Amino acid sequence: MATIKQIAHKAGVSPTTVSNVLHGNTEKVSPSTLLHVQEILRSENYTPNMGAIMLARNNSRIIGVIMFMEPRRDETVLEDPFSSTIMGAMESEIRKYGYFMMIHTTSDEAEVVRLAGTWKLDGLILVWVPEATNHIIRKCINRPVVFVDSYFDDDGIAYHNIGLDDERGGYEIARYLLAKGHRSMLFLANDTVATGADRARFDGCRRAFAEQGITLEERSYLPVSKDSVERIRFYGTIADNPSAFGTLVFSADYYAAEAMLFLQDRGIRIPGDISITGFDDNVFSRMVRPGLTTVHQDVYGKGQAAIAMLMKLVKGEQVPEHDVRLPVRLMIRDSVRDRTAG
Amino acid sequence: MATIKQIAHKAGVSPTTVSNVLHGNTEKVSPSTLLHVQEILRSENYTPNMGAIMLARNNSRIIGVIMFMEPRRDETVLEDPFSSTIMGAMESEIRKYGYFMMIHTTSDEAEVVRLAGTWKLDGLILVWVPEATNHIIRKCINRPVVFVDSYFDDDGIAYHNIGLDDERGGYEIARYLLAKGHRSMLFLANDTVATGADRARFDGCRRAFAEQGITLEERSYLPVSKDSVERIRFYGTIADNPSAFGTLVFSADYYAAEAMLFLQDRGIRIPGDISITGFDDNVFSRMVRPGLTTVHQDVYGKGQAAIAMLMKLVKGEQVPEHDVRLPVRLMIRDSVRDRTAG
DNA sequence: CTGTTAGCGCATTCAA
DNA sequence: TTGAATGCGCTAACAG
Repeated sequence: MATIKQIAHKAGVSPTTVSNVLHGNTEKVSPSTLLHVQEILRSENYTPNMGAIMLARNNSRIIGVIMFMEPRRDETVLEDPFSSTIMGAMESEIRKYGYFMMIHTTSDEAEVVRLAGTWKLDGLILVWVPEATNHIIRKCINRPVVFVDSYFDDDGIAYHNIGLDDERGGYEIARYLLAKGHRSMLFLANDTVATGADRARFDGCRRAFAEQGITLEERSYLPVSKDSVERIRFYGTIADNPSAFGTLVFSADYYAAEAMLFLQDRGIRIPGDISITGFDDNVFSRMVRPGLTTVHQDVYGKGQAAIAMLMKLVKGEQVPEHDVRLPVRLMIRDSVRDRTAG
Repeated sequence: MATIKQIAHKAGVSPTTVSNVLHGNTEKVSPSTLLHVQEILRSENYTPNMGAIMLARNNSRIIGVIMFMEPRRDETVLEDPFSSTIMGAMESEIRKYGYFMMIHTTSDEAEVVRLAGTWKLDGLILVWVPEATNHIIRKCINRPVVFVDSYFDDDGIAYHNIGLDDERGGYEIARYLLAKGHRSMLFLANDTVATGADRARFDGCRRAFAEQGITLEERSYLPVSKDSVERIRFYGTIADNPSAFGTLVFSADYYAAEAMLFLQDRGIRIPGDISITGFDDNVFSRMVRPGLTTVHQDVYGKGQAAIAMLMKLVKGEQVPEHDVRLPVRLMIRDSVRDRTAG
């Protein structure tokens, strides 16, 4: 672990000169010393000490990526390709920019604030922030923050957020259902409370139904349990009386696929007896038969967009776009019955 | 951002005393000052500066988690629940131990060495290290390293590795096939080169077949392409002549499920026309019909075990177990035809 | 173009 | 039981 001082000594120059070489301040160094120092740097295998840099510069080149989710071991979250895809995208982008990625899972905003201070984080990505906590976080962290898939109270503060056109997604899927002659639906939500993305998607469904003069009641919003046993029990009640529930509009492909398999195993035909749709267009929607009609989102692109926006902020650039909503695309497969035919 | 000096000033004591309070050196501080300093610490919202700590102590409380994989965007890798599950497990464990997790993807050993030095990493987790590079890494990093799912040349050096009893997995699945009257198989490998986990699994199959007096030739080992188009083309050749390939023993549930769906879409019955097995027992093996017979591994437990071992090493404890092989378990579902019946 | 120097915040040794 | 002093490696302002 050679230090700048040692390099300077070996090269017969001052630490400042070495530092200038290191930082590409070539106009401050004569070509000959530049080459000489670079040579020593290489031969001595100089490695910067980030502790010292952090102390001297009061930043770290670390991007903190905070996932707001239940701290408990949750199979459905861990097996969801969303997290691995967006993490992979972010890691790759952060690395390209020459930064480092620190990952942390929490649901405690104070912890986030502490983390940012302790590590002098250059920027933060906050994924799935509950509405209630985002003020405090934003107020206490004087570093660039980009939210991902987070929704906010309208308090006039402009948050940088990379989200999805959830409302549009709900609208598209509902309009498709209506076009296929469906007149009632049950929205199976990921979140217990009707807020954020789920709320927007449901609102989109409502809008489409309203356009046809149909009112979608609030009780058509039903959260799916995080507990697989409870979930299976619920699918059971559907299996017992498939026609009572209307079309099943899931807010996640994972649950849609799970339900589809359960119902099929119980002898119920999809879409003959009941129609099902998903949301995400991930691997699960392609791994069931019939293929799941769903709403596509580009998760990898979402990760890239979040880091790109954060990097602009880190570099002090102005970023006028605040709440970016990535587009959705209806993916029509075969899980919805055409009720208009015949 | 209150510093120790400021706290000391406010409390009317010296920085040393504050430091002692911070580190729980209570025997060196009188009860009254202890309480007093703690009070100030709280009210001033003291946050340690990791840069300073790194500089002073020459370590960082950061665990570096390095994934050795292709730097390119690879759908099959990103959508594989393995990475998200093991990451989730590790993040959770690292956090419990009071450490921080830095994630990095690379296939360049020098980069790993640099990272360890630059960040004074307290320990490293190296996932999927290719055989060729592990010497250099081990030699150049004088910090605890735990490998995950890595295989080594037998050079007498004892590496700390958390792996899987891959050989046993291959053996179990092959023995099951033999018991069901199967007499030939094709091993569909994840890696292009027959090494590491794939090699061990294939060797396990070989052993089971050898026990029945059947020799499994090297050409029964066939790597599956990472390119989905090529993969589909390959599945096509199977569909054209299903009986020519024998039983399909995949080294990953993902590919097994993908192949199963493709073949079924082409009208081939599983397991009637062709039998298929997987490896991992992840969500995909449960999301296909018939359910995929496969080999179970506890990925979450693997992550936990890796961090537990690393933490022992970080704390200077001796860890006699070196190459830990987590157990496998045969998961019998319905993708293998019983050829003994009738 | 090059060198000197003063911190950054903390741990730690030694002195009181 | 408490305090003063030193140094970790680097940056940046300043002096030459």
